Order: sequence, then structure tokens, then C-alpha cells
Amino acid sequence: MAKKVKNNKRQLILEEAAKLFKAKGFGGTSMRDLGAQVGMEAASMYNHINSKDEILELICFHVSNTYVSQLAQIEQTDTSYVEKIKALIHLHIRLMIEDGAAVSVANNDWKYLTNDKLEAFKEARKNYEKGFAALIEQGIAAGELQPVNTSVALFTILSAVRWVELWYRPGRGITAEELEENIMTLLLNGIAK
Amino acid sequence: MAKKVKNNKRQLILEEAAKLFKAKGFGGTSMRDLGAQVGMEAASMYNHINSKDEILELICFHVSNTYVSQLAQIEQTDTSYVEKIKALIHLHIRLMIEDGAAVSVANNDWKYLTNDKLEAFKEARKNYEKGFAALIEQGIAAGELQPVNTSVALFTILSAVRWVELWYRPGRGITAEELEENIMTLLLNGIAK
DNA sequence: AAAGGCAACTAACATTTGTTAGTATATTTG
DNA sequence: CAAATATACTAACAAATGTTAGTTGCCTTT
Repeated sequence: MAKKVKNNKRQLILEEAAKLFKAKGFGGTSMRDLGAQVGMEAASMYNHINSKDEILELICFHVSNTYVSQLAQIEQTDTSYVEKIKALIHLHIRLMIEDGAAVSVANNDWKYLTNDKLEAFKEARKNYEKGFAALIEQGIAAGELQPVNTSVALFTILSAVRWVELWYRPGRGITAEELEENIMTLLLNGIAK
Repeated sequence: MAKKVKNNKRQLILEEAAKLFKAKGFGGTSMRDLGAQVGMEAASMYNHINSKDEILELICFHVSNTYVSQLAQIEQTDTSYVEKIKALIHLHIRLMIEDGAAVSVANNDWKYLTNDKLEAFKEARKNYEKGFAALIEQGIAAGELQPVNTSVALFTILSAVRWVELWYRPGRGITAEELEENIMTLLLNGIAK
């Protein structure tokens, strides 16, 4: 089964690339660096991928597509707006913990995408943000949330969840569940007494 | 006064470098790119700076030193812990708005610092975080804040303030003051009703 | 007017970069 | 078993990179 094997190697390259891009940035990672990590000469990787740019694209759109499709799913559930927003926060934290490197790349290195891919990514992100913002707005209109500035709330939530990538390691004395609960409380209720 | 002129050119290089590093990353910005932006051949800039690495160092430590010295000052004021934390949040937002490019570089490109400079930067940041965390802890102990996990609160605050760099432009329909007030409310009281 | 130094230039350097060509060895397919 | 395909390798490329050397013109000081 050549296909299976090929996909595995390809997947390995993508995973190692995500780790290296996260650690050293897209520009700071050479194909020879990546080859060394994968256990292969740089040139050999071209049997599995078409270009360095393609690696970045695959990582970024994998993450982007996950967010978009999950948002669509959450939008259709029959729950309160607060619950929907909590579900989105949960999604962000879980993805960060389970696939931190890829999310990190999609967060930080998307700007090295080229031409139409760059535009497509920005468009997808904008749409995601719009969908998220709409939930906040509706939550306010429904009286479930404080009348905060929607953009401010949106970006504060999105950012407040990003640091997990920089900080969370299994065995830091806090489980993923505790972490999530703490963040959720903070965003919903604040730190003031 | 040759010295004055020299400092001005040097300053210009640092400012344009911060903008470019923010837009395209440290690795994605070539000395020739920077020269074009400054209005000078790449080689000519070496009359004002010693290396590309030095540019990054100067930007990163300028920001880092500002944070550290301001924290020291705030620590010594005679106010409640809540007020001190609010002062720090205010500092972050103000710096982001006034010197966004440099702060952005210090946030994202510090990892390209080399050897001892990298260590020194990480050390400085760790100390800053420790000082900030101590204020939160003391605020909890004094009964001014909810008993949240200190690390979670610290990083949520630090991150919640970062997005300003990605989003805020003068003339976005919201003033710096409104922005600050909104973020402050959100972090202190949350979005839930 | 002469001298000295600052700041710009051009040209070139050694590396490193992403990628292709060509080749050899496995592995799968007929 | 033979043929075909997939996957690894080495060697090399053209372009781009940070940086240095050497030179020229300009401004300040004497």
C-alpha cells in the first residue's frame, strides 16, 4: 500500500515542520533543518511535498478549516449564546493543547503565505471572526452578556486563549480541564471581586 | 553636531526596522529591504549600526527595559493592588499604541536573539512576569481579587492586551481611551451578566 | 584654502537558501 | 520473475543573504 506509506511520511514532514516553524519561524527554518528533523535529505522530501510554501499552506489551512467547520457546527446547536461562546473557547483551548504547533504556525506564520493563498487565508479568518462576533452580539442583544464593545470582546477572547500555546505543557501542575475552567471563569467573570 | 545627526539616522533605521520586522518578520526582512525603506544602500547602514542582530537587540531591549523600569515604579506607588494592576494594563496598552511596531517585535521576534542576548532577554521577561504575578497574588491575599490561578490570570492579561497591536489603528471608530476602558472592564468584570 | 572625518556609494565575498536533475535501491504490481 | 513505481541519495544550480573593502564627496574645523 504505497499510498498509506506516502501519506505517513508526508504527515511526518508536516508535523516536524509545524514544530520547527513554531520554534524558529517559517523564514528561520531551512529545508535542510527540516530534513534533518525528519531524518531525510532536504531534496528527498520533494518526493512527498511540492515546495516549502506548500508545507506552510497545508498547515495553515488545516487549522483554518478546523475552526471554520467547528464554528458552523456550533452555530447550529440549540443552546444559549453563552453556551455557544463557551463551546468556542473550549474548542480553541483543546486545539491549542492537542495540536499546538500547527495552531501556533497558523497564528504567527500565516503572513508568509503567498498571493491567493494569503488572501484566502485572511478571508477565512475574517469570516470566522465575523461569525464569532455575531454570537457575541446576539448574546448581548438577548441580555445574556454585558453590553461590551463586540470587537474588543472578540479579540480579547481570541488572544486570551493564545498564550496557552506558549505556556501549557503537560505536567505543569495543572490539567487541561483545570486550565480551561480557569480561563473560562476569567473571561466570563473577570478577576475583580 | 555630527553626533545628533548620527543618532537621528540610527533612530530612523531602528524605527523602519521595527515596522518591517513586524510586517515580515526578522528573517523575512533583508538588509536590502531595510535599506530601501530607510533610503540608503544596505551597506551604508553599517555606518550607523554594527549588524542586523544588533538592530533586533536594540529594539527588544528598549521595550524590555521600559517594562521593567515602569514595573519598578508602579510597585513603589502607594495604592491598592487593583490600582497597580490597572496601571500595568494601562502601560501595556499605551506602549502598544505609541510604539506598536517595537512592542510587536519584542513580542514575536525576540526568539531570533542570539546567545547571551537571548538569555538576558528571557531572564528579564521572566522577572517582569514574576513581579506582575506577585502583584496579582498579593491582590488575592488582600481580598481585592477573586482567588484565580495566578499564572492563568497573568498570562490572560498579558495576552489580552497583545491583540491591540494587530487591530488598533487611529480612526477605527474607537479612541485609545475607550479601547483601554473596554479592555479594563472586560478583564476585571468579564463578559457575563 | 587645507585637512580630517563622517556618511554615502559600488563591488565583491562567502554562505545559505529552495529547488532540480540524474541515479540507485527498494517495494509493489503484473 | 519481470516491470514498474516509489523513494532515497548526491551534486549542482541560481538567487539571495549579511557583511567587508575600498572609494568618493561633503561638511566642519583649523
